[in-house]
Amino acid sequence: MRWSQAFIPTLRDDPADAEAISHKLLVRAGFARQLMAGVYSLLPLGLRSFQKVEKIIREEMEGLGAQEFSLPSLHPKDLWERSGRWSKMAGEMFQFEDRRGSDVGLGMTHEEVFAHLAGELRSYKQLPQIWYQFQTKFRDEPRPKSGLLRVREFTMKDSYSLDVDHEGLGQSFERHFEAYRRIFKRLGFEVVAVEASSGSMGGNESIEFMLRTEAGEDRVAGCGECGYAANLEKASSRLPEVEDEACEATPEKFPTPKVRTIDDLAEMEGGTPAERQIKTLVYLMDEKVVLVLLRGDHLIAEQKLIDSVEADSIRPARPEEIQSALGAQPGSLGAVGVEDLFVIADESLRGRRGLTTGANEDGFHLRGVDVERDIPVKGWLDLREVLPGEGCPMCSQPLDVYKCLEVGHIFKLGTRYSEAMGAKVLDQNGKSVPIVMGSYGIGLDRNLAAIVEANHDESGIIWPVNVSPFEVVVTVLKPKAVDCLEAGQRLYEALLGHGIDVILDDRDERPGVKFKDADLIGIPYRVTVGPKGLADSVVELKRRRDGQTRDLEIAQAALAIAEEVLDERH
RNA sequence: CGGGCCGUGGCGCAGCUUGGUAGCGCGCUUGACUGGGGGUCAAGAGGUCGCGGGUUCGAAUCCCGCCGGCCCGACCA
Repeated sequence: MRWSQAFIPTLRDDPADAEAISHKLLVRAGFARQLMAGVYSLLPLGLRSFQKVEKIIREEMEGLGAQEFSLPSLHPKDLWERSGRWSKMAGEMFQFEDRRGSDVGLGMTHEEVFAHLAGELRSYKQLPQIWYQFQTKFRDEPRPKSGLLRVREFTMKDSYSLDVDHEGLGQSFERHFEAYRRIFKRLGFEVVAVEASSGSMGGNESIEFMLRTEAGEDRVAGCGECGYAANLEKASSRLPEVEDEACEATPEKFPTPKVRTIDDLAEMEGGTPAERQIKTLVYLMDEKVVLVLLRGDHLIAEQKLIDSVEADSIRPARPEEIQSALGAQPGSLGAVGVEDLFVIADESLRGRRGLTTGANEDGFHLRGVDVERDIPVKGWLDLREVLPGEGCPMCSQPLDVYKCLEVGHIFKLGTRYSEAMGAKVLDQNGKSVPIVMGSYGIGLDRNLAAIVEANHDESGIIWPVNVSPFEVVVTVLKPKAVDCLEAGQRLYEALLGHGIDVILDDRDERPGVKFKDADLIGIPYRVTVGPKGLADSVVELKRRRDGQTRDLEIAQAALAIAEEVLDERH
């Protein structure tokens, strides 16, 4: 490729509406352009890197013996109704009617369609299978953001394992786990594998692969000691034992005018510290009012609540709903003596006494509450969000909490989809059993951006050789001088001959412009061909990563460069 | 969905308070000088000021409505 003929629209300034580093750099360096919120066009450079990401993932999937498919984006409602996800996903799925009035949706994931195809499997002898595809997914995200990190239309590699039993699933899952580790390593960044919530995918076990970065939207609790790591949506921790003193036989009501929050009550004269208060949250689960109790200084991890109760819809109650259920406003809510509502409490409240909580009467609280004695708790669950410094659930050492970007997610699905779609095989005993499935996803666009998040400096992107749009740029400093241009062209062609992805910067620009562009785009190796070097029959090789430079005899340059580049491909 | 900010040549911005010929930097075109880290000079091209309505002799500017984008939160494989 000759730069003078290429469409590489680099920009001097950061785009005004970009916040994330990968967003700024991918736009500035001419890899991507925004079309609308959460929808991006990939430009030629972007596509080149994208295809290299795709190639790496494909190689690893083929290494698992997986078979590539291509499934449609347009799905019939019927299929999604069978899994129960048509209405469950209604908020996030693009759903509309075709001209005949039939409901169709754009696929946001493909469990349904793959399970439907798996219905043609007849015997355990055909298993295990791993099926995969690269496919455009559509998700009507409530808030797309951060450039390519969170978008509404994107390409995902999704794969699905089909096994006759859970033991087989365990092996398929493990093999995917290892393949994913190799993929991220080849893409050029380190990941942490963390326990995660399975969310609307279902199943009982899932692992997210996380890149540690401030640009991420997830938070992970991790233990530096034993390696435990879990998404805050799932993480648990150990708390120090709390010794409560014995309290009166019955709670005592006392006036708390102007107290609206936990902090207010902690600070008021004769108040109670937050860890001795009970926080009462009101939720509607399938439109039934449920009280959720936590320690005053704890936050709810809503996903943990969603994951641990059987309900299709869960949402916080509105003020008027709270008023009519409890007769008081937030600030004075409590569960003491509440017999007609379902009450769930966080484990950390078990056995606690002498606590303070709202009296369900505006401006009044109760003190001397013994949770198990005074509150009809119907379910004890782990619901609180882990805070930094709390004890690791495995080894009790203090936990760290840090931000992460989810770059891959693998799920043990079980038989949810196969049962819904009727995907069954006969096992060794001639008995019909549902296929046990796993599903495994990597978003390519997001990973492209993740590479940039993990590999850049103040001058621009620093692509790992594996995923760089070009591996080498031959920068001709004085293309108007015939000897310079010809020397550059010969080197360029020699590198092509060695199978190197090389671009010839033959533009009639000043050197600084070309150097800045090469750095911004992040091409790993730059060879400078200029009059000064040519006078001594040398060219200069510069490595983007560390700025290291060395002169090479022009006659040996192509081979030396090719060897170095090839050595870094993996 | 709540809160905040913002839409003016390709990019980044000023102008709006107080209505009166649409401006700056970068980029782009042509030419000259230049040439090892975004150079200089000269001459140019390029704008329905997001859209619609209203007020006014006159609207980028004031008013109303809508659309779009970004950020925070809610939400989210």
